[in-house]
Amino acid sequence: MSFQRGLNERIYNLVRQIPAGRVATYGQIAALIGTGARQVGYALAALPNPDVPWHRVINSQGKVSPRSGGAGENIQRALLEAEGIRFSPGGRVSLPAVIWEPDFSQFISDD
DNA sequence: TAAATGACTAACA
DNA sequence: GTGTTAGCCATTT
Repeated sequence: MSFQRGLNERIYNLVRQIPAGRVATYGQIAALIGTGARQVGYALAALPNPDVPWHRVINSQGKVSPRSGGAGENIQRALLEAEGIRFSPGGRVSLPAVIWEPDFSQFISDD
């Protein structure tokens, strides 16, 4: 636990807002926070909180990012399928169909 | 302090 | 469509 909380907190907070049946890309989250895409994956890798739907975060190719061991990848796909996300024969998802668009209303004053 | 690592992305051949 | 190169930035050694 040598990481400071702050950057991670923002990542977790954002990932936590991804609704079931939707996914977000590392780059998307990274862009919203203002950091590198790798940091998103790194933060999720060190995820100490199971309350964060890390499985809803995939890469820009619409596929689950392969990580060390290859395990977990299967878990992530299973979790996504359980939420109603359909995978193509190539193990891909239709990004435009399942991509999550952040709710900007929380940043915009009620006007 | 510097170099290596990593659940990424975009650009190019 | 695939393979390579470079950019990215916090964590780890």
